Amino acid sequence: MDTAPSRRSDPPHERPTVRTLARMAGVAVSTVSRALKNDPRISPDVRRRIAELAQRAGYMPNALARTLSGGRSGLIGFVLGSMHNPFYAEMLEQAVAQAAERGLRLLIVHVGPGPIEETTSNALLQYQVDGCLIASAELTSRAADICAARGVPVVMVNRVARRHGSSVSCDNTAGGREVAAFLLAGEHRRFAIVHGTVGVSTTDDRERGFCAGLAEAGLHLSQHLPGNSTYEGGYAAGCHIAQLGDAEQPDAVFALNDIMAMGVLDALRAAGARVPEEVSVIGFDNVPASGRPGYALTTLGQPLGLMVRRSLDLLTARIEDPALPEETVVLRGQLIVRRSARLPSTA
Amino acid sequence: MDTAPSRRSDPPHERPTVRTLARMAGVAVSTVSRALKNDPRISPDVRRRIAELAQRAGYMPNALARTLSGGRSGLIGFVLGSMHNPFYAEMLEQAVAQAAERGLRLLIVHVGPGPIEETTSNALLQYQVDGCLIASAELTSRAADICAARGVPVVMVNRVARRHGSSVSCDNTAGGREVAAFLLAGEHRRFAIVHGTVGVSTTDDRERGFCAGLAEAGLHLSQHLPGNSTYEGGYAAGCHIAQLGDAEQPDAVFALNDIMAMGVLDALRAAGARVPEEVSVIGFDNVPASGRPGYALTTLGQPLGLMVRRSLDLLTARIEDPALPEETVVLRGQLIVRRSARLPSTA
DNA sequence: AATATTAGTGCAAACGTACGCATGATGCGG
DNA sequence: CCGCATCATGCGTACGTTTGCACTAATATT
Repeated sequence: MDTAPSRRSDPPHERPTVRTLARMAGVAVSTVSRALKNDPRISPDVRRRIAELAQRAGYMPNALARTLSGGRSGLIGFVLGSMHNPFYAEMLEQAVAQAAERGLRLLIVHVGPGPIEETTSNALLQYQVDGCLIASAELTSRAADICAARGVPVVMVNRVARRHGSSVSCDNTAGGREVAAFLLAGEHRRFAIVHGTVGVSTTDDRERGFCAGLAEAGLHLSQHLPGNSTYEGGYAAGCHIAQLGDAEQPDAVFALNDIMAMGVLDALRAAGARVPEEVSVIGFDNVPASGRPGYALTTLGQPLGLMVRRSLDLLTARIEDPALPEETVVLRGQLIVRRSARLPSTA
Repeated sequence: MDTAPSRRSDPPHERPTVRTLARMAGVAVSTVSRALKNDPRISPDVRRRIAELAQRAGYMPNALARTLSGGRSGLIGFVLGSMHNPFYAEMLEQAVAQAAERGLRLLIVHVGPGPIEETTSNALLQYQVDGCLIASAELTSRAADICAARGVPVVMVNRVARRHGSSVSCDNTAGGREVAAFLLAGEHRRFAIVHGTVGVSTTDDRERGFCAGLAEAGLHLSQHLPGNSTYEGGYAAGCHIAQLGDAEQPDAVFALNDIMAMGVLDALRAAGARVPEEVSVIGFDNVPASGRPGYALTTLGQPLGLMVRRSLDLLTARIEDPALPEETVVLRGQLIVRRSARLPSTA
């Protein structure tokens, strides 16, 4: 009646559980459970004894069982855009590190371009994530809908919530406007925009701010090209620009994110255009690669680390108290001046 | 006695469980459970009725509870190197997509440079991962040790297992040798190597193969620089090379991975060196950015998609049958010839 | 017609943890 | 010396699912 018949093959290591420890210590499981979380009700020596025992046996609590019992999983679902955009790659690194600081783990649900599949989004719910971070530019409102319907807090990063969820983003409109102001000060007069994914608030706002800035100076866009938020898209746009006739040739190109800006730059240079003497290129994001001497991209930098921090703040707050209203945080970006755009004359 | 007193606040959505469905359908929970997985023992009409009910109620099985009962979590722990190296970024994207195809989710445990923290590696065990994929070049043997001690299958990707675990990698030695052969055929005579992280099998093997290739031709390395597996490290190495005297100046630089090679290239060009006329640069990995016109890097490409596939094959096989012996898979890389290295004379 | 088989379903235990409540053992004031 | 508060610990149940076994009723077999 005492012979626990170890269900399966024994070869590896039957993981010790609270029950195991309880048997070893000759106490009840509840005592072990409490002792391990330093419940003051358990006498100090029993606590110490059990702690040592746990240490020696290599006991690890089963987070999944704990969830079942306690309600919180400590898991955050993460939906991410294409890793070919270094902005998202770095966001991932930040998110993992900062989540770990708070004792949270990231369950990565989707990465890459393209919409999120049904089975994938279901995983979000099946694994009882406490909350969800959505940082894909693509049409992921579906994932947000699913979470919202189930009462899972959602925070959108770098993208304003269309329907549900809080969001954290850079002030894209102001950023676009600042880019416009900088280019106008540099006496540029003919402007092209290389657009990312249409219908996404992030890039739409950047364009809107930019155009508003131009409009205030009585100017407007002379070219508007698709860039698909990829390097290749940017390159294609750059090629197109390079072969425009003199009449249409812009003297400044605003690519709505850095990865496209790099493509534009490479294409223009490959076509023999001198940057920034003949044409200025300016991006958005300030990904690490923009700072490389080969690119030296002038760009509007997003405060990525802070954005991730605020996102987690919002998320944990709404996990604590689901009744909290949704919240929108907008952070100011900062223009990073490098050498891909002509500078304002130092008057 | 029948009034389920909905434990918490009701406002959001009390998620339906098998129990809920059972009550609604007027059957036992076991019937629901079986019906939902199309157990042929349940009569077709009951099955259909329950399926509809589940659909209507928006039922989602609790994967965590299932784990507790069934043993498998469907979770794979993932330890990853720095996302500043696009090689790892792309590996992540591949891994997520391919894992999803197999119904597995990635619990991302660590990303970035630096060793893995204790609390982090514990998460690996607490969340009952079925297996673990380790793709960090850093000193993560600790994570491997922990898993091995607990009987969690481990597969190392792009890195040969030192002690435990299976591994999948490119044939780095052969790759290094092939690079040497290519450069020798291009009549290069003075060779520099930019090394990554020392003590990591991956880069060590590349260097060994390269040197062996040189040795067969009676040649040897003339420079050996640290590159730290970062762009910045490569850039620094490139600067150093550029300012060497003529006597020491290499005519070929082999950077042990692409991210460093890009740094070397940018540094050499910034210093006015003509690539590949004066000096050839060759990398390893074939990350997407290497193909950009601005770099046009000749490199030894790793079959990344296949590496991830084999890794998951190995992992799932050992999850099925833990008694399986550890296995090492070595895949052949392929030289991608672009324009950063002088070509062999077309004799 | 009696029994063996099968289909369809329910019961209950198990997984590992947490926690409310009950219990036993002390200490102390009256 | 008894009753009462306090402390330390145990018991039992809950969380949501799976699964072995038992059970009933209908069908097939002899």
